[in-house]
Amino acid sequence: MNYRDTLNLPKTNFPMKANLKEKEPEILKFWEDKEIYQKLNKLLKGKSKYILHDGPPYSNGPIHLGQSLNKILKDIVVKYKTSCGFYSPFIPGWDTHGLPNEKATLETYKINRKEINPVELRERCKTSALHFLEIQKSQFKRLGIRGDWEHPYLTLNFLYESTIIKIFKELVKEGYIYKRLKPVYWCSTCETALAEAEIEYKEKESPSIFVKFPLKDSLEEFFPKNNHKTYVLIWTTTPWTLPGNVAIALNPEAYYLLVNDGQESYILAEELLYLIANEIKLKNYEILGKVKGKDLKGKICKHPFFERDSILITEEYVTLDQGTGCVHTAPGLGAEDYEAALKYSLPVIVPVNNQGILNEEAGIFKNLFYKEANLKIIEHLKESNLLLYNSSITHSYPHCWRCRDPIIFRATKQWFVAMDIKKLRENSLEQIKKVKWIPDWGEERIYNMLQARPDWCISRQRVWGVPIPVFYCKNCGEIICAPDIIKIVEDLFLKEGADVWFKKEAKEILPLNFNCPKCQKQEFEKENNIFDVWFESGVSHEAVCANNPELNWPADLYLEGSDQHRGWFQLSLIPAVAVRNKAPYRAVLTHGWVLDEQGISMHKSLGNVIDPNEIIKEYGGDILRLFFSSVDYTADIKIGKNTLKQISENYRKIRNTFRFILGNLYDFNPSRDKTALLEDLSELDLFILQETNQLLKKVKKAYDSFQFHLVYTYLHNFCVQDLSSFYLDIIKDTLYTYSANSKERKAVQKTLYEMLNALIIMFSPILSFTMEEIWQNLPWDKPEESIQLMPWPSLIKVEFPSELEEKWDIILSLRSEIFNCLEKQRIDKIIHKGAEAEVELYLEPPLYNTLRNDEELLRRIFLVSSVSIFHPEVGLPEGIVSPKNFPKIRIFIRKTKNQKCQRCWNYVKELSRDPEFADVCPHCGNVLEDFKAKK
RNA sequence: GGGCCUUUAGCUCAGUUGGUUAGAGCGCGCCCCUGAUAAGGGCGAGGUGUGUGGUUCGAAUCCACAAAGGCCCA
Repeated sequence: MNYRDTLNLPKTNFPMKANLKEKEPEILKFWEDKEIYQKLNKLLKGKSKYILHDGPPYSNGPIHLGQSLNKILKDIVVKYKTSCGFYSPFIPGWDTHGLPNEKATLETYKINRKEINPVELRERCKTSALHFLEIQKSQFKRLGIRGDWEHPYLTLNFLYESTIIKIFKELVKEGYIYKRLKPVYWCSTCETALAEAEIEYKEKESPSIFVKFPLKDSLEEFFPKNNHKTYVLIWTTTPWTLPGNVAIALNPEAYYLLVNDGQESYILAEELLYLIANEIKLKNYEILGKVKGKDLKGKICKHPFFERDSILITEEYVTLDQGTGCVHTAPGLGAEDYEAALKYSLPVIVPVNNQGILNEEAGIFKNLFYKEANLKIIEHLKESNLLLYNSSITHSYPHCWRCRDPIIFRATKQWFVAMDIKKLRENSLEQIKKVKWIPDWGEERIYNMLQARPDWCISRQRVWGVPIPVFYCKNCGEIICAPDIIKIVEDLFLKEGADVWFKKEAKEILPLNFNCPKCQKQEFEKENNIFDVWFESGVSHEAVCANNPELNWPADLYLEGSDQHRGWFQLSLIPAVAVRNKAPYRAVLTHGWVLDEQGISMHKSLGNVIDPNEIIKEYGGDILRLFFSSVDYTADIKIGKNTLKQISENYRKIRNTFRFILGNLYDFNPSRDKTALLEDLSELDLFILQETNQLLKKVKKAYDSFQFHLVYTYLHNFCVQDLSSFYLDIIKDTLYTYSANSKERKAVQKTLYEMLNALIIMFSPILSFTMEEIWQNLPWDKPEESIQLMPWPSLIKVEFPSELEEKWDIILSLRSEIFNCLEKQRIDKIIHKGAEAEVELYLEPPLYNTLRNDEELLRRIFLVSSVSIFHPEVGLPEGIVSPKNFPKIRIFIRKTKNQKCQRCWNYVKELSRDPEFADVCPHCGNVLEDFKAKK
């Protein structure tokens, strides 16, 4: 007889090979067709909310791994919270406006932005943004991210655009908004401001001149020996900026020398003396003294060609790697110079117009293009004997991305949010403390940044965005920036969107007969600046969380990469504190960056970029999800071939564990077998269920604290150690060889059933696809059509007597020791497998008493032919060993002389007496009788 | 140059308030099984805890400095 056919071997349609590439899209379709997201929200509506507010990615290309990590972490949080019974809708969002899209659109269509109609350009930008949005949407969905993909929030939605205006209005009302000069990159050819992203560095030849600034103040206190005319020596490569000079910056801690060349004396940095002397071929000089930079602070020089002072200031940014250590400072023409001007209340002079032509501020150099001005100024300096040396230099210099011409720095009027009006900064810092930062160092990071940040420049000289709703009187230049006027724009945008600003004239937007409050005239023009995109995304908590009654303000959680401490976290906080005096989030969780296998960040130029879509194609979404769950995301994450291979192996192990459980429940009926079985559970079953309960607690705690890598570790270890190599290995015998409906087998199935229910839900926030696939392969009537609708499992209602805990600790340790001994026997070729071994244990009391009645239990657990327990007094056999850690335990192993049952493959003392089944053990004999009877 | 962070076996992670030979899992090597089978089981080898110095009777754990890497700035 072929006994194999009499066994209850596993049966399941759940395949060993995952084939996620094909399976996952089917599951996605299933979720979509069954409207699982919608059903969940319906189910949980009215329950307490948990709102994770999605930070909007920028829609200008396919997703990258960092975004995959971000959305997967969010998905894990939302799915976990949902299973815990929270109403947790997820509204994905996109940042659709902004420079990158505008720039790409201009490049793609080879558009000259001065020629194209802004409305048309905006139309094209919108098309491009929506195009990439759709690509990203499908890619995010493919990762298994659950959310309201049909109704995402877009910063170009009318309601959103209108909310941007509304918040601006509130800020104006509170007095936070002001306009002032600020240097920006400026292309005089394109006559436009440029953003950082539009700058390209190229080699350029520039003048290199050393200019003498005559000192007006005496330095006798420092250099009593000096009786020569004295100058501060500066070095510059942009002579044309000298008309903007108002100061000379020194390094406060550096030493400055007074150097005399026989006729004149110069102030210059000690460290640079040799370099300068070499450069300008200064040979016979004398050092007349030395002074610290900070001692010279406040001394006054004369401007080299204007009747104006140039004051000596000290700035940390002054370096001593080139020049003279005395830095020509023109606040209207340089960023650092400008910062210094704010600090020292220096005038900001902008002696150059849009075309790069010097204006009246440049006096005699007026009407010269700045390059010509260079020459004239050098000439003028030479004539007035203030030029010490003149040559040229080739250096890396910023150029315009479009026309390739060198750019200049030029201060233009910009709009700002004032950080120190009405204690905005102080209040923001205060609110930060009330937020839970995960990990906690996030608080310090954002605190330091916010503390040191300058006022927020919210204006951009662009088209693709939301316009700043301000008007100017054509007659007197009065700025119309009033809440009631802004409200009109707000309402208009809600109805028609921001495009209307570019379509209509000022008078069409303003109220009928609106007069300039200053001059009473009626001619106005619109502001042509738009908002910084950070201002747009910074008000998402208003536009999304506050506007949507399904959500909450503040949100429960923001979850983004750690770069957002400066970005979204901070720029959301500022408007929220300004308007509501409260942070827009209760908690902020940050994750690190995804790096390549060597720990180097991914760059196109390095060629080490890994495309998430490739990972999905090769491995599947669940592999990527599992990987991201397995790592400590608070630090940076290294990913590469090896890590992915490893996680795939671990995935397979998990999958096979489930497959085994599933396969052995093919004839289990939970509704019929549910309660009756609890009392039939063996001590082993109770033990593993107790372990499962411990696991449930640990995993829940890990999820609650967002430590998904612990969730992963606990679950994986449970599958591998507690199940695969322990419990499942032991119960195979019962499952396969006992009568299908025996209470022992049903008890084991009940145990498997309980564990499966717990495990599948614990895993489902992470392995969403695979758990759904398992759910669909359950061999009984499912309580819900999708695993995603299932609530977090409560603890399994079993009691494992606490007095057994110690005993089971010993059993487990013993098992390990016995396996060790068995291995030695196997190496010595005495046995091939444990089933051929007989184990004798010589135990001292009290252990002897604890285990003496458990020989059969131990035999099963140790997977051997027999276990016999002896008191050591009976005498110890030769060759007995004692484990290192258990000197009171002695183990003796011998090869069994028992006969192998041809059905259950156990080695038994006696085979069946039934002549029909003479080659099987008595137990199998009975099972076979039963089997026969049923047939 | 500044702020914040990371650095424990090839890989991913644990390591309670500083206290005995630093733990898992994977991978690797060897072996067993062939009724989870492109599966399953066992055993084993892997770590000068990034480095240097210090505090301490004692440090992966506290302090300082350094190196490599990351994010954000300058």
